[in-house]
Amino acid sequence: MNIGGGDLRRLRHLNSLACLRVLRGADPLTLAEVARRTGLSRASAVEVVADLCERGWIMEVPPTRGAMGRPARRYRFRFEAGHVLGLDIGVHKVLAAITDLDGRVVASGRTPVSPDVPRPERLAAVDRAVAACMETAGLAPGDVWAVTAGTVGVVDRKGQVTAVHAIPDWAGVDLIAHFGATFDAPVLVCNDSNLAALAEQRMGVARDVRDLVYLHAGRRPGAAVVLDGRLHHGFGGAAGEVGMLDAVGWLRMGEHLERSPSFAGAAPDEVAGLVFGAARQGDAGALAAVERYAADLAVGTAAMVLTLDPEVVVLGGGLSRSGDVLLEPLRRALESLCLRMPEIRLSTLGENCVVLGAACMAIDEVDALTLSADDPLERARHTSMAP
Amino acid sequence: MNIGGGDLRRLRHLNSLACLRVLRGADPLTLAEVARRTGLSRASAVEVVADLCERGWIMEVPPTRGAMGRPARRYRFRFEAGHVLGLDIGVHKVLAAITDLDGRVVASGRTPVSPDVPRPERLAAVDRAVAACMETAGLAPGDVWAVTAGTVGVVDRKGQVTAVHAIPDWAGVDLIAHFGATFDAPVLVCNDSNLAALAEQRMGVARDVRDLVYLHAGRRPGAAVVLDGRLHHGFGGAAGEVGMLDAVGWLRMGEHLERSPSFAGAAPDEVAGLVFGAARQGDAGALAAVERYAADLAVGTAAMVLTLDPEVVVLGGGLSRSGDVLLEPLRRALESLCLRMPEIRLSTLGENCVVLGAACMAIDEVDALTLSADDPLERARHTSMAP
DNA sequence: CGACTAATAATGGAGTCCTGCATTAGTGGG
DNA sequence: CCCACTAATGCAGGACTCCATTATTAGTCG
Repeated sequence: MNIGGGDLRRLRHLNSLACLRVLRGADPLTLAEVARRTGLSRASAVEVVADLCERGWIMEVPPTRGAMGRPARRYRFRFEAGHVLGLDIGVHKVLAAITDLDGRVVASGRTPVSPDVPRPERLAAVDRAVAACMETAGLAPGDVWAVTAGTVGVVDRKGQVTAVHAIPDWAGVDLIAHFGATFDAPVLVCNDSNLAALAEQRMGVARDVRDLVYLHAGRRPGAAVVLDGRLHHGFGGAAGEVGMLDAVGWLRMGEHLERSPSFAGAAPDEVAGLVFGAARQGDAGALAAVERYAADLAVGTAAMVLTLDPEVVVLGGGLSRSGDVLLEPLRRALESLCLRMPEIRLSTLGENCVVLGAACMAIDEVDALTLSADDPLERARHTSMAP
Repeated sequence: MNIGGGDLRRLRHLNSLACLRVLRGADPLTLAEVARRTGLSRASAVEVVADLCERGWIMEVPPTRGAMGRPARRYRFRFEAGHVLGLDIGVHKVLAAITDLDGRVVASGRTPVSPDVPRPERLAAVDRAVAACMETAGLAPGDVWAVTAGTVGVVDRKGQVTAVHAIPDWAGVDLIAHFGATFDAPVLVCNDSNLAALAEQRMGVARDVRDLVYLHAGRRPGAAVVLDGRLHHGFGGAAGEVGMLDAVGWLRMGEHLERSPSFAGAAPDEVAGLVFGAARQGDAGALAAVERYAADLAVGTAAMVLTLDPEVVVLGGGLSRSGDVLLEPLRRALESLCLRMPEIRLSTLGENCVVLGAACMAIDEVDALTLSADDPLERARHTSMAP
């Protein structure tokens, strides 16, 4: 974090980073644009850009035709220069996705897992999903620059899973060691709700927002907090666990739906969907159940909103598919509890939110390592992909 | 925020800032030390330091005697180069303090104010307190580099007071304009609980902590949040207002104390102190009242703690003087509600916490302006103080 | 086909940083 | 009282990066 203080080489390095950063923002840029945006002179921009090309961080693209004057060379960031792996290790399923440095999914896979399989088998299922993705993407382990594993449970700052209710023998699993054995790259571990929140802020409905509260509405409700564009984990990694508060009552919240008299016989897994479906049709009993559910959800949400006063609350999780029914009751309930009502938005990322968030975090890690002022920014490791 | 990208002059500027920053950390340093800590060569450090001396940002101090070899020249940051003004505009009182750039109080004053004086008179009382401080410190308005006003009520991101319950006509007051008329310096406005929290993190019991929740236990309970060493205001400036939540019940919390049967006749202002005093003596009724108070306080605190999982909770405010009685019941109540129990510490800053926090924020502003990579770092404006 | 436009390429000048060596101001022992 | 030792100081020389300016080139438009 020691900015400033340095060599001439360091100045060059800083300027390289500045160029890389402006090019990182998606669109191809001409040299003149790069110079303008970085504040560098044209001559210096030429040198820096040539150097970055040389090292494989950026590449030239064909000039735009039809413009006045001599056509300008254009350059873009080589998103395909590197890849990251994102994982979502859930109770009932395991998801894996490989993306490029822009977060575009190159390969992905999903494997159902029984909630009570022992730890080694769950890890083996993850490994199989990962291997399948690598195969599809045509990548070797060395081509993956960072790995992030999302998991249920509380994850402390050292990346250890400290507390899990949903999977019997999952607490204490050392995912860093597990994936570190396969990949020679930084491995990060994070709670799944947190990653979903991150995904919303980076590529979801909250891209324009710095401070948000994410609600995971499902059978195991959860929440997460993004502040100033960055995930807030908390000192012990337990931020967002408002559901634990007795006065909030998220633990027994699902009962409102499951006890709905109209569907006494249905399987517990499906009741929620049935109730929301009935509510959509105008069934009075179902509507009342949804209302009660929303009221409970709102209490915990209000606790977070009053604590943080976020700009936006994002509603995600399995039940967000029924957002059309749930949103309005939630908004009404929240309105009566809050000092300043935040905007409420519905997630659109669906089931992939956690893997995508994992990929986002991995990309952040890559950026932090390669684009940090302290680090070398050496040659981009070329992947084994076709050019 | 545009780091990197620049001129040779800019590199020099960055190096100047790096030197200034290492010297900012209190102790006088030798040239060799400055060079080592900044990573600069000795020759460059000499130039930069001479330049900073020239401009009045640092000064030479006598060398240490008794060491081996030729005595090294030593330099220190000139904390007395500038001053800031901190204010605490409360319901019953107005506090003002002038500090140097290290946060050392140079002059301070306190004026009692009736809760129902109209806005102009309250502002006039503030102005008198400020004038007295300036007089004592021997400063002219031009010598003040930044002003921060702490006030009751919610303060939005533009510095406007948007909602106040305790003072009738205070909402909508434009403190930036008011103080901007006197001082040709940045004027910041902030909620008082927030500033108290900042003071704890900078010069109080939480100096070693990055994430903390601050509890203001008093007749009008409040709370504030410091994350990653910086105040979290919230989108509308209303962060920390958990007390509003019905389920939490901070609004009627004081009743536990005021209704304590032992002191039915006493003035409402004094009951709390009496109850805590009696509890300290072992009075059963008083102990029960404190217990109930702590239980209510714990519910709101738990909402914040579960949301954020902070490292530390700091207990401040008027009732923190009775911390010896209140702390243990609070800890017990909180323990049963939290997933991970944070450390609880008792504030030691007393009544000055808000003014000190205001000074801290003003100093931060000065640092941000003068030490930022984008700004000129021209000559330090010399105060009219004696050298 | 020529005028116009805007990017490219090349040169010279200025500023900052680093390394290395001789010099200087104290300390401590004989 | 003088001398060896220590650690900081002061002063070159050399290297690198950046900028401004000017001449050149590759397209479009009339």
